[in-house]
Amino acid sequence: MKTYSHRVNGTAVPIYYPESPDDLDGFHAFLERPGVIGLDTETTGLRIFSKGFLCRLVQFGRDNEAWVLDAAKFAGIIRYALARPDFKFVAHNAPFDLLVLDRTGLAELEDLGPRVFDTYILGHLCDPRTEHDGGAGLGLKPLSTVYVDNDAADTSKALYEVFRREYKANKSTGWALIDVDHPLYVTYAGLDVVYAARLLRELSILIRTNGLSDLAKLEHRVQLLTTAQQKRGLLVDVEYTEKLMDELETEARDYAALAATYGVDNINSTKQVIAGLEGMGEEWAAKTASGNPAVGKEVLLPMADLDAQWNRLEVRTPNPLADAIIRSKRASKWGESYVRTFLDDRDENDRIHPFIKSLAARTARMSISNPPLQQLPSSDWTIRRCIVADPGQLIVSADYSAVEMRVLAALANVAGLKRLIAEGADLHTATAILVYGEATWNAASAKEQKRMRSLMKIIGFGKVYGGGPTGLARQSGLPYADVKNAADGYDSAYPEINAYGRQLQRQAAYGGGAVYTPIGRRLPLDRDRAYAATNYVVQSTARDVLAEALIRIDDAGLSDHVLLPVHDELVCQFPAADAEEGIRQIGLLMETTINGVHIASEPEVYGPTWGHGYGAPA
DNA sequence: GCGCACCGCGCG
DNA sequence: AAAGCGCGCGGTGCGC
Repeated sequence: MKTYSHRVNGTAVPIYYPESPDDLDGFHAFLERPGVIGLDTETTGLRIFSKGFLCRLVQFGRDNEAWVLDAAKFAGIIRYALARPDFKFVAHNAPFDLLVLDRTGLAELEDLGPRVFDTYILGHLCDPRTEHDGGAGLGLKPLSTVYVDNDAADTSKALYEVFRREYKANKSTGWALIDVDHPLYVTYAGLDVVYAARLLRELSILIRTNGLSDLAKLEHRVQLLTTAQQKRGLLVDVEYTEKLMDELETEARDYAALAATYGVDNINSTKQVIAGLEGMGEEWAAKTASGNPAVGKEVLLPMADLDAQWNRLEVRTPNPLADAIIRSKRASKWGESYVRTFLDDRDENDRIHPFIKSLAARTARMSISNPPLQQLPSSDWTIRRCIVADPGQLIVSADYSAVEMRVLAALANVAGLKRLIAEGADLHTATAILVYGEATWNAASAKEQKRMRSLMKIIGFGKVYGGGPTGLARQSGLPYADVKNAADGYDSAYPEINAYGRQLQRQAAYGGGAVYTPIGRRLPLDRDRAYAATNYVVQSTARDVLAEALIRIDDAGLSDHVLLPVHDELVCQFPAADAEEGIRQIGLLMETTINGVHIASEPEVYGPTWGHGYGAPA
């Protein structure tokens, strides 16, 4: 047995590293003590489902003691401890450890998952902001610093230094290379479970006293459902994906070469792009947030004449450099951010297992990474076509119809909107008629009607996002006067929306700078962006609508069909013969009513691939 | 070599 | 009166 020690908030905590079975007596005694046990794993890396992935250490800890077990040497006792139905555990970012333990055969997700608390969830409920956004932070280290020990060790940073110095490795390769009994590795591995155990104690008090216990329970259940989705993963059509990767690489290379003939050797260098375009006599006013000339697509697209800028005054010849930059950047973005990761991240069965954070954004929205499946291009089917249903099944999907507008109507109690929703009207068209008057609408040409509807849609988005006429005009490219006029009409038709925003800001002013959502979630506002209150509450409530739908779907026994949440949509799969009925059922389970407003959903059978929902040829 | 800010761009 | 919101990721450029 090796024994190390580290101070936690003033007291020395022993960290035990047993070397032979004889060393485990103390561990058995440790296990049998009452209370929740801190749990953590150290692994060869972050890609749980890649070839050669191993769990190296499994750590157990309480407030004043940690046990760090070599996962290979002590697999038997680890399995025993994790399978004991009367034991409860606490981990930070539990999905990672649950999937590690499940993948390596040390525990089963379905058995262990319901017995694990996650301090990440509790921390998020207490303050959903990262340190960067002025919050307590959401990592183990920042949370421990705030709630456990002002001098909490940054265990991973210190280890990166050891990786470099002693192993000539970096932060990603070091985890597999460091000796499994390296004293700092073992000490810091043990420290993390002590922090987790103490964090649970401290955060539980805050959760209870702030009335967040039910919400915490719900979030743990939702997290378990998304972790099961991550375990299931999605099947990649490797043959198609490899071919697409080739094509995108070629396209990116060819257009980059074309840009080089105009002196832009590196299309990703904003400096070079600015110099190249200015050298061709281009002039533009758009600036980035920090005041430099912007060369995003809002600048390049009009120059290249790739979009229909129908309000542009001057007729001009397309700029071939701008065109080449756009095309090369797009091909490399699609290739490197999406298609490449499908190939790189897949397991031995050609499945990808994206990391689904069920409680991610400061509004509680979910996020998906590695690969970022919530962000695949939707204008075009080619990327989504890489993802296919399991053999004999079809990809199906149900999404909420204008969920944020409906949530806004419900929360702000907007009489006009509520009436239109109840009537099943097309919201933007009906709003246009309301704002411009029936006579004007009827006298208008089809083109004018389309323009009025589109204005109402833009203003609606502005209401949900908190945008004013200036920004909306800039973003949409429409004349300010038209947008301002439309916004004024909108405000007269639906005065409750602005009143609701003012009410939220008053609440925040007297409520510690935070607003509260109907589910009881606390959303801190930035002092200088109080206008975001409406968006936060609406976005967050729409997220909770989806989260609660996942639970109803699970209660109905249909969870195994859910592949992914995409903010207002659930991507699922069903055996071909049941697809239509299956997604109809899920769509019905998704539907709910808030304050008399029906939150409707639309089911759709896509086909054998995800791309079939976006126009992929049958 | 690494961390970080920034830019740009994909989604809802 | 005016203010769009939330993510993840690849890339550059810079400081350490």
